[in-house]
Amino acid sequence: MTVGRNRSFDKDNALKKAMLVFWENGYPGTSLTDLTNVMGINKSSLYAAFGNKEELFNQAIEFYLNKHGVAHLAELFKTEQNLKERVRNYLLSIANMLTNPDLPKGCLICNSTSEIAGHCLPDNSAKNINAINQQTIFTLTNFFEKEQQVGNLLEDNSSNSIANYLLTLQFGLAVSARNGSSMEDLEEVINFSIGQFNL
Amino acid sequence: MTVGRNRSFDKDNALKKAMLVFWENGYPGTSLTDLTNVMGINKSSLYAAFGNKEELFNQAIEFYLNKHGVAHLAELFKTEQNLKERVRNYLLSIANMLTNPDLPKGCLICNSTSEIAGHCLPDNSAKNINAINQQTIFTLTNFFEKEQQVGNLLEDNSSNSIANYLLTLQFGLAVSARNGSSMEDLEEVINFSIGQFNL
DNA sequence: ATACATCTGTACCGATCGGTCCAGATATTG
DNA sequence: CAATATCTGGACCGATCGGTACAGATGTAT
Repeated sequence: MTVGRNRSFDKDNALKKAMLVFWENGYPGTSLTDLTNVMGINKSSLYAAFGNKEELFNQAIEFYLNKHGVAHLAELFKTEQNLKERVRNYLLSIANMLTNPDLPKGCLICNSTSEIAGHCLPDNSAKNINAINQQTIFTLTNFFEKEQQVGNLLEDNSSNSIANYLLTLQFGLAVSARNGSSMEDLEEVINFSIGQFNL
Repeated sequence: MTVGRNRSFDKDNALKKAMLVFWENGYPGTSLTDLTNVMGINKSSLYAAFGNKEELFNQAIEFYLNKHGVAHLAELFKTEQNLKERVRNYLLSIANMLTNPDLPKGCLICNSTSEIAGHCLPDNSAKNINAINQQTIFTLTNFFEKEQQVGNLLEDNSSNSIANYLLTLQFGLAVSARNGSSMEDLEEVINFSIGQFNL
């Protein structure tokens, strides 16, 4: 153990609180005062622990991904169900998160994607967000390619097209949730979308 | 004509410029300095002509709707084509706007919808945006109800579900464009979506 | 020509922005 | 204990925020 006083606040919990504010208000809409208020620490502690606003934001994005982003993918790999059902459950899992009453509405990545253009986000953060979206496309494309090889997907479907379609739908669901749509509303949209799926 | 000096700048053109900045940078990401710089006028003139930042934003939204928002709906009423083709053209018209190289990427209404939560947008502006989205749902629902009455739509389709689905898709396309998708990318997504449509 | 309304640029307002600095409190190690 | 490393709160920084006040230029109608 190193010599000296230990940090007296829970860094992970403070990061979570910061993530929630960014999620709710966006990057330019969140001030350091907002952050220190909700994190329950002062500016000096914030800078010592997290660097600056930009680095804190990047860490908040990372936290969001791990806590609220990657889990939904598991639904795609529950091979005891057919592909259509797995895709539906994947989207339903996302929709549940988007409308969770204990969390801000919508999706932090989607909100941040809208903020990329112009000079709203720091360059590094913008690149970070772009890379995350690209990674999602990559993962989904790979997934559907393998499903196609196993014969779960009609030959005339392009894996990449489906992946792009799904990410677009996710974005749309996120903004709809932001606009006040309930879980039931989103479920209806998902069922309509999946019902038409020709997998 | 009233007595006194006339306005020496083109108010409509200045409003257009303001709209473009809000579109690009969002409400909290746009400062009065950004606005006066691009509008080519000083603060006094801005306040005299448009009120304040919030009122200017509301007028910019109005301008955007008239100039870039309502035209797409016309595609739905070109009755010489079948319903599926009209819906496709409606979405393609939107996608063209979302990726127009002469305009900011994405959609001002969609961006603003993401900014509603939290205290990012003034209350009046937020209500305004919500009302616009509701109006879109209303228009689309009415449209599909009439198409259903004419027999262009299967009975088991809910007009409201399709309307909600389409708005969600529009949001998704807008964020995708913001994320750097090209017209070709969006066209692929639209074709995938429409191709599965069971109208 | 005169009166007047509106425009224009600038200086200025208090508040807040992100960020830094430092003195002192606090806790840990040896 | 003493030495040390880190935390804590508050004061402070220059810059910018949205917004206002005002003096003077400009142009219109009579």
